[in-house]
Amino acid sequence: MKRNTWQRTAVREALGARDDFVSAQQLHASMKAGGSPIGLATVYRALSDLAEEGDADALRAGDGESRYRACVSAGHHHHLICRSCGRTVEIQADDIEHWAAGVAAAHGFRDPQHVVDVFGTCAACAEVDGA
Amino acid sequence: MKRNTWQRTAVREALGARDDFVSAQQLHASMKAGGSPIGLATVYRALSDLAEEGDADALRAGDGESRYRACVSAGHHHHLICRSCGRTVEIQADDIEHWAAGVAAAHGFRDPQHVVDVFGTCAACAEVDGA
DNA sequence: ACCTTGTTGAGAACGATTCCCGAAATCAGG
DNA sequence: CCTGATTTCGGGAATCGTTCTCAACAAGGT
Ligand SMILES: [Zn+2]
Ligand SMILES: [Zn+2]
Ligand SMILES: [Zn+2]
Ligand SMILES: [Zn+2]
Repeated sequence: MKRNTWQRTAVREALGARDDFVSAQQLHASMKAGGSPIGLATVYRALSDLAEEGDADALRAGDGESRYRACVSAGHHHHLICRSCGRTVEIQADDIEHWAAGVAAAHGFRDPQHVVDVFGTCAACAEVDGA
Repeated sequence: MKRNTWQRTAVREALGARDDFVSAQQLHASMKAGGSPIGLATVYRALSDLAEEGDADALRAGDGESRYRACVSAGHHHHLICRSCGRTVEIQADDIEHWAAGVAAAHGFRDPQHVVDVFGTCAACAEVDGA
């Protein structure tokens, strides 16, 4: 049975307080900085639980580090992420879902899953760079 | 200037001899097994060069390991990958390209890139599981 | 052949994540 | 409110993929 500990709640809240993707280590550091005595391993466990339950989005960045973000919209969706500041927009596109399912089916693949992420430089960051 | 060493050629050929995604370590092991004295670091370097030049596809799996595959079709494309045996189908879908570009533009994001991969269990593997 | 300079490779270093395991906490049941 | 069974915690060690270091080496131009 799954128990409710203040640690899990704390991670959930700490993650919810941010609106961009953070790594487990970053989150742990900021929680510690805020006075919480929570352990790093626990943050890892809580985050992977949240991701499994669909309450958080997981994202594997190019540097081999997993980043997490509290889910804003319910249900399946994708992300448009600023590669510079991490600002994130949630995207829902049924076309993509159908396309992915269709591609899998067309080649006889079962239980299709898909990874769809769009990266770019957001307007704010583009301005800073250009300035 | 970029030099041509037998090591780079060997990696290119070893990768081309396979038709699924392999990790740097797997490729290194199989090259060693085949009698090559090539070093692990060199395989890593060669693979990341190949990926940069667009001669190989790179893919970050869920376990945090990078896998590579010789590019069959030229130009930009995506993959449909069997999560069990690694069998891979290259996919080209202009719809997706347009959609990704459109999503980025609609939110003011510049220099869009995207990650689009579809995973599933191929017919052969589904049969084995079911049997 | 000779020199310049990019490349190699063994092992050390690194960094993110997971494992270990004794201690502490949760919660159902009494 | 106790109690006991069982889960979770957490600090540090272990793991594991990848990158770095640096002395020896080799590709190519002249
Ligand atoms: Zn930005
Ligand atoms: Zn989707
Ligand atoms: Zn398969
Ligand atoms: Zn594409």
